[in-house]
Amino acid sequence: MQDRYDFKAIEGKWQKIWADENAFRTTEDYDKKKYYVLEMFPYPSGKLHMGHVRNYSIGDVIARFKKMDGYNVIHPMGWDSFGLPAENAAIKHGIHPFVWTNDNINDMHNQLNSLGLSYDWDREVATCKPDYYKWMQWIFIQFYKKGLAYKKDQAVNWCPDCQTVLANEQVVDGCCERCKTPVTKKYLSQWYLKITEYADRLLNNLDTLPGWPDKVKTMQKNWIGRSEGAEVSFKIDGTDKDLVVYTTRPDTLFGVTYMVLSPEHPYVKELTAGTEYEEAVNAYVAEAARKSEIERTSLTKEKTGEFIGYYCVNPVNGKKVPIYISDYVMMDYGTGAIMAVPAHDQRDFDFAKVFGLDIIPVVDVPDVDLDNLQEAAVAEGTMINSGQFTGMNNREAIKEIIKWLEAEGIGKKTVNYKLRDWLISRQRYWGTPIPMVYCEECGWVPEKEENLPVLLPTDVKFTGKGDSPLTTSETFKDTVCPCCGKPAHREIDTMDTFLDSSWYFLRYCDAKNDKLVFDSKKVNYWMNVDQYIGGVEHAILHLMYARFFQMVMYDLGLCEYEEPFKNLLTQGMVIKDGAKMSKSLGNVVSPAEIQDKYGADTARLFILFAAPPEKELDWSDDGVAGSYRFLCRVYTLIYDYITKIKGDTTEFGKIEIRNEADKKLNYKINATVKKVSEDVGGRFNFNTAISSIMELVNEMYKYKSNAEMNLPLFNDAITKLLIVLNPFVPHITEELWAELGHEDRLYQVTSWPEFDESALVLDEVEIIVQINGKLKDKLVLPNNTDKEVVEAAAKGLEKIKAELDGKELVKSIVVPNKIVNFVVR
RNA sequence: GCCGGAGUGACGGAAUUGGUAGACGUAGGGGACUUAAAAUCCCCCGAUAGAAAUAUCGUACCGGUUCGAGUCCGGUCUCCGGUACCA
Repeated sequence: MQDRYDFKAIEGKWQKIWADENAFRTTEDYDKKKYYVLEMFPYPSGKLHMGHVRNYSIGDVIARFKKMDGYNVIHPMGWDSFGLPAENAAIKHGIHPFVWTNDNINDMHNQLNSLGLSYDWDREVATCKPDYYKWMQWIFIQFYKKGLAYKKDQAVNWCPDCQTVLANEQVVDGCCERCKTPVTKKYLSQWYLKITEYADRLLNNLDTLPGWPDKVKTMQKNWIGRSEGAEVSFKIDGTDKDLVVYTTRPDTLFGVTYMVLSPEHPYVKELTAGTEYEEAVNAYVAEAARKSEIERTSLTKEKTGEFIGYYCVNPVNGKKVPIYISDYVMMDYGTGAIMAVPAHDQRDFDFAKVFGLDIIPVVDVPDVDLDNLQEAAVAEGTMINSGQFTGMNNREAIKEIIKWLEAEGIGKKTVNYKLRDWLISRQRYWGTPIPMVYCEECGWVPEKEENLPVLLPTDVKFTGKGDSPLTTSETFKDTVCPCCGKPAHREIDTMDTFLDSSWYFLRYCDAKNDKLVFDSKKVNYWMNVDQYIGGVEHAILHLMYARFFQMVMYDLGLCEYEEPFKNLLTQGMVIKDGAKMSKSLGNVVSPAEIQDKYGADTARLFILFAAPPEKELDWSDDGVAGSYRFLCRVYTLIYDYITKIKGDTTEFGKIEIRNEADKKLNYKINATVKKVSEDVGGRFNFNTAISSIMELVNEMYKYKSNAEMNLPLFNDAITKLLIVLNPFVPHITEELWAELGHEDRLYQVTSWPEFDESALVLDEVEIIVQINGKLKDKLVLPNNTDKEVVEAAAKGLEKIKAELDGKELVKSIVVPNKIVNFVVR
């Protein structure tokens, strides 16, 4: 046996053995309890960073622990391999995206293996491969058949410099992520998925997910943005048109002093065409369209607008109020038009101040001077100036006014969401082709399922300019209509890559199936994901899309769970010197560099030890060295045991506790097993689990040098130490396990140690003695000593005697085995 | 602005139901071993006063509940994250 910890040799040796033995392959065993551990699969950029290492180390500890704890564990890995970087590499360097991506996948696969992660590689998927995107297309067609996919014209994010549509996630603070140009809007015909139809379910089901962080649930709740209110119809004076507005404050209907349309509202053109207002209004509309997203949504900006020459009639009091257009009203929320109540809405108040419009209070809010409003009064209050509703509490009035509107047929109760339908078209090459065909006769028709996959053509030019790259293919666009057989053409946009990642966890359950998207029996066995782990940056997008997909799959009868992820752990960022690791800051520490210097086990151990998983992790080079030192200590301890203590012993016999030192060590062994079981199995506090193992090792060193060796006991300590340490640092523990002469592999051990509760019962306990809640002295007494005896013993202490002398003892509190508190005056 | 979360030694962090604040690790100090250094091992390490025993203070700040508060309640400040003209 090597006398020093040669991590390079050890890690290389075991990685090869695990690969040769296909050590982490799992199969369905329908009688066995399963556990699904999933880490968010990476985009194959080519290089693993510390965030990945953290993510996968957390998952690996859980997977290895659950396996040892007797579960049938599925722990898969794959590649979210469609996306922009591959295409940019093609534009820049002329490498085909497929080649670039494949090389990266191979590199990263090796990097993952070099960390000793326990993946079942037989289940590997790559979203850019036809055997995956074939089923992506199949799913899209199911959505289409269910009426959940549709095409429509709408304004989308457009980067004028890159000449392309951008995904929402590529718009950062209103600017293009690549070239920093402010993003504008452009009208394009695009495919959408009807996620809004699932808004209520997506919202309500959040309550069925106690294993999700509240933070993420709140973020989704806000994103869905449900609000209750009413639609109210206003007659436009001198026309036969009605203007419908949405409001959450129907109680303020009597305070309406003007109306506002969004500049994009269809009525704007219709009403102003040929009037004296047309020119000014058109100029305003053009200006609004020209404005970037940041300019338009800037809060500090003064309100602007134009009168369009028409008036509405307020249905509650017959009052005529002017109609304006303003860019503070958005076309894509509510009805694109509002009733303005400046007395009770700050934006309306600001607008009214600029245009000199009336401000009429209709809710008397306590402690507000209604005759001299400095800002909108938004709080609760009593209705005034509101006809039959005057005198009511305004919350009450909301319900009553809605009732009245419905009875009169001029309004109705309405629920609105901020959530929009999901725009999934991309003018990109490197994504799943949308399997739809346009026929002059039949319109949009899905490709026949037997013709799937619709393959990505290879004869495409990558320029980064102009239309979708697929238009440059000679072979792709022209086809025949799946319906009538006449010449037709294919959709040339590809799918948002977020679709690919919305169901990959289902495909893992049956990754090789070429007949079906997956076998429902397998999916129903493995799903849902027991523990999902990933960065909080996916809190809304990916985690909501995946929930949406799962619900649709459920509705299609493909699986029996409505929610994909039972428990969610959002790991914190890895930072250094107070900032996120980034090239521009020059504070990047590469995993390869650490693995080279200290090994994968050290990297894993440090990253799990330095902070609890959901917190930010502050990278410290000294801290890494400390973790390495600990592993050297473990190695040396067991090396000494094997070479100097154990000798040729193979049968250890029954453990007998002979003395205090034995008892202390036995206590520590059991306390450590208990602590690690709870911290890893329950609350995922790996940092405290590791610290307790460090304490055990410290204790074992002390025992080894000071106590008379009890070989069976010490052997028990060694065995359990290796088992509880294994999920964190699999290589060194596997090596030492083999050196100890075990025939089986440590990764095959499926009996997590039990702890002996009786070993944790101490003969004597330390009891704290307080005067008025302040620690004064300590007392050592037999376990479970009677209250009276404890109190008497405490009173007998010299210090306590002195403290009590001459004072009145008001009360004594005795908490068995813990504390005595004397209250004195 | 609104919605979350967090403030504990020099630093990362412990303290799981209200019961010894600072486990474990890092940095620092001292010692052993060594010709020396590294490595390793041992001891000390919240602040103030004191030679020490010890005393007082101490978990962002102010107040409250309690025999007892890092932990519970009310208020304030700071930092971080999300979101934002959503009617």
